[in-house]
Amino acid sequence: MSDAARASTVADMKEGPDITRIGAMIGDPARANMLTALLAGRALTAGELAREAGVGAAAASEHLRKLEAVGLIARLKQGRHHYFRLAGDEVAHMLEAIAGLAAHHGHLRNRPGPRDPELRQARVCYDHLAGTAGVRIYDSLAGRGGFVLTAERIDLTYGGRARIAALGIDLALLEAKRRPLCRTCLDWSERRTHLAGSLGAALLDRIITLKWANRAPEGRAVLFSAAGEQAFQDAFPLI
Amino acid sequence: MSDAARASTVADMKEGPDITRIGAMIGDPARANMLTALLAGRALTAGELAREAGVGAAAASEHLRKLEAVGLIARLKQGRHHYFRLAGDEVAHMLEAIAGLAAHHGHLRNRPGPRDPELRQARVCYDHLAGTAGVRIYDSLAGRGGFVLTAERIDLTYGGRARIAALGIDLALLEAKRRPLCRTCLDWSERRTHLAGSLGAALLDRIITLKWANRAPEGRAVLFSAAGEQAFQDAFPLI
DNA sequence: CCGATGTTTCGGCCCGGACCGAAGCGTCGC
DNA sequence: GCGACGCTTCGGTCCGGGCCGAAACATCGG
Repeated sequence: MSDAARASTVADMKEGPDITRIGAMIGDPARANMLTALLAGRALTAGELAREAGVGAAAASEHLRKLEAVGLIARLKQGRHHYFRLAGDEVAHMLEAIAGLAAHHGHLRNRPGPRDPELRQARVCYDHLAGTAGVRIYDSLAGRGGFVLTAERIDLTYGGRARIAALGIDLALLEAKRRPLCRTCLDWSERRTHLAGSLGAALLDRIITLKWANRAPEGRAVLFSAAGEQAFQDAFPLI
Repeated sequence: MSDAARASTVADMKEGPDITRIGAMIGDPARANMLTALLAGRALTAGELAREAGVGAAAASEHLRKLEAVGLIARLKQGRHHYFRLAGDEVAHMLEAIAGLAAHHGHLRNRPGPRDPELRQARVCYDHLAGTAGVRIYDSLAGRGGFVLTAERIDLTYGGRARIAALGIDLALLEAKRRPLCRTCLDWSERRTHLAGSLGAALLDRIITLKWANRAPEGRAVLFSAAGEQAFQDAFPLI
C-alpha cells in the first residue's frame, strides 16, 4: 500500500471518541497500579502512590500529571502534599468493567494477595460496597420489588424507599444532589450487578457509621464484625 | 527508598484482576482503530482490519494475535480468510464505557468524520441500536412501565412483553438462549442508557427486516427511511 | 500442479516513553 | 530565617515494542 493511500484511509476512519489515550494510561503498569489503589475511594498523596506503583518520586509525578491531563484523576493541593483521587464514579465504573473482563479471562495478578477472599466478600468500589455483600444489597432490594426503571434513571418504589428510610438514610437529602440516586455497577468478582450512585455511597457510609463493618486501614477490604454481619443480613434478606 | 523496600511494597499491592494487559491493547492506535471498527458488530478480515488501522498486513497480523491472546477478539478461519469479531458484548460494553469517558472529556478524534451526525442519530453498538434512536426505545419501554428489576436481571413486565410481541418478536425463542434478555448499555453520544442484550439485538434485527432502516454499507451508521422513521416513532412513543 | 491471493513469521530498524539522579520550587516546623 | 520535607522539572540513558519488507505457509481457482 502506498503511503498516500494509507494516509487517506486512516483519515476516513476517524469517527467517534478517541479511546487510545485512556487505554494508554491504563496500559502502563505503574499507572494501572495507581488507578487500582485509587479505586479504594481514598485520596492518596503523590508519595503514597509512588510506593503503590513501585516507582520513584520523579516517575510518579510524571504519571500523575498525565493521568490528570487525560481527566482520569483529580488533584487537590493541601500544604506540601498533593492529594489525588479518581475523577468520578464513571472512571471507577470503567476500571471495574476492564477488571471484570480481565478476571473473566483469567488475568489475575501474579500473586492474589493475602486479602483476596476478603475482597470478594466485601470491598469498596470507589465509594460504595462491592463483592458478595454489595450484590446482596442489590438482590434484596430488587427481589422484593424495590426498584422501578423509569425513562431517566433507576428509581425506588415506595416499598424500596421505606426500607432505605428504615435504615436511617435521608432520601430527600440524597435526591437534592445532582448525582443520580441509583446506578448499577458490574461486580468483577461476582459477575453480577450491585448498587452504585449516591444511594450506594450512602449505604456504605451508613454501614460504617452503624459499626456493622470497618474499612481495612489500607486497601479496599471492608471487614464485617460478627454482630454487624448478622444485622446486615437481617436488613437485606434474600427473597 | 531502598530497592528491597520498594519490591516488597509492590508485591503486597498485588490484589484483584490485572487491568494492565487490556489497557495496553487499547492504548495502541492501530489496535484501538481495529476494536472501534469491530464495534460495528460485523466480522472483518485481517486485511480489512489492516486498512482500518492504517498499517501493513504484517503489523496487523501481530496486533490481531495479541488481541486474540488477551481475549478481546475471536478468530474464525474461513478458507484463506481469517475473520475477526469482538469476543462478546462485554467487550463492547467496556469499549463504550471508555468511549463515554473520552467523549465526556472532549477527546474526540481529530476529524469527526462525515458521518458523525448520523452516528449520533442511530448506530450499531455491537449488535443492538445506539444513539438517539436506541435511547428512544429504552425510554419508551421504561417510561410506560415496561421493565421490572429482578434480583438476577432486568425483565419485561406483561405490558412490555405485549409491546415487544406486537412487533413480531418471539420472546420465548430469545429466552431459551443463555444470553440475558435485557441489559443496559451507556450511550457515549447521548450519555443515557439504551437497551442491549438479546432483546436489543432482536429489535435491531427486526427494524432492519421491516425495512424501517438500513445499515450503511460500512461503518456503524444505521439510516432510517422517512416512512421507517415514522413507523419507528409510532412503535416507540415517548411518555 | 501452478500461479494468485490472503495471512503469518522472521529479521532488523527505530522511536516513544519510562525511568532515575540531581537540581529547582514551594511549604511546614522550629 | 533556615533546614527538612514533598513534589516537580530537567537531562540523559535505555529498552520495549511497533513498523516494514521479504520470505514462508495456506488456500483457492483453474
